[in-house]
Amino acid sequence: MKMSTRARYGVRLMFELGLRYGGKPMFLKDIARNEELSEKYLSQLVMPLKASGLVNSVRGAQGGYLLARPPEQITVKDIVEILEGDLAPSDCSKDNSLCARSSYCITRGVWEKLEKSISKTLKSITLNDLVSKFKKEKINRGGK
Amino acid sequence: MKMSTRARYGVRLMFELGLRYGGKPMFLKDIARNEELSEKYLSQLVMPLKASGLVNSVRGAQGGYLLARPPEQITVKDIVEILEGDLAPSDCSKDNSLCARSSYCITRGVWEKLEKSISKTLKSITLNDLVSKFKKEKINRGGK
DNA sequence: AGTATTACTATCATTATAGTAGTAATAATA
DNA sequence: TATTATTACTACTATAATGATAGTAATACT
Ligand code: FES
Ligand code: FES
Repeated sequence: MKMSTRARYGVRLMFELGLRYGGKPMFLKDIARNEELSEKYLSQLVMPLKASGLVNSVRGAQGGYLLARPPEQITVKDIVEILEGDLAPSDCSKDNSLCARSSYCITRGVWEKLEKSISKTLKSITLNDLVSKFKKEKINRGGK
Repeated sequence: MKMSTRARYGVRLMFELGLRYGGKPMFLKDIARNEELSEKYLSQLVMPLKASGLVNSVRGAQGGYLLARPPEQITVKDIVEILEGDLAPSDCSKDNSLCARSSYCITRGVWEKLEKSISKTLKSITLNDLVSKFKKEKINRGGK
């Protein structure tokens, strides 16, 4: 049950954009430096986020990325679903046609419950929660 | 966030043993037939379950496997933890030494919350819950 | 024109997953 | 005692997913 790096890095990327919200677009380079991640890899993650309408971009020099909505309107679930696919722990539970046993399989209910619980938890955390927590803790990570 | 087949098949295996609880040991062959799974693959899953004390075995002809505890004392979490490793969605959250950023990383809290929620959900379901539901629904799947 | 940035595509190495296969050990039973 | 049915254990393999790197094209500011 590991969350992929795609999803985890994606949340960190979005957190950085949340921190910057209201200001100028942010360079991928700066996000990569702050989060100690590969800029090239991040560039792959930010594309689906843009395609899904969570992020806007500005091309060319002095361009960058910025949130398309206020951070309180973006949940971790939004991000994870885009980068991870869906949240179902088993394909059986999302579509009856995917598993011949689904009509009489008892364990299926387990994965459905689990999915709901995961979904609820991730939905309950917004980017703004992360940003506020960060500011509250006055975390100093150097840099400008 | 897919659950591995190891964990999912393991739950089904344990469900079969739960259904049989109180009776004679059950052949892996019969579990495999009922659940439409490979007997050889199941034999790999049942070993760690035995090593962890959830299952007992009887060797030789007329042998088989049986639950080591009553089904109401075995949770899905017990099974998944054995076959899947731990439930942490990110290694960061289980041990500070695993991630240099852990002392100041905000997103870490997300995965910790998620782990707790997953853990709570899986812990809330016992084998007996599955067995009772099965019997209540009087599901007919043929065979003896 | 030059430079900084996003956008896009291709490729690759590593690991994890899922499963197969075969043999040895054990014990009931004929 | 020989046979057979079963668990126990180990090794192997094919495929897919993951996590990344690299390079080029497009865009727009200075
Ligand atoms: S629904 Fe697919 S195996 Fe249970
Ligand atoms: S704690 Fe490891 S990246 Fe956040």
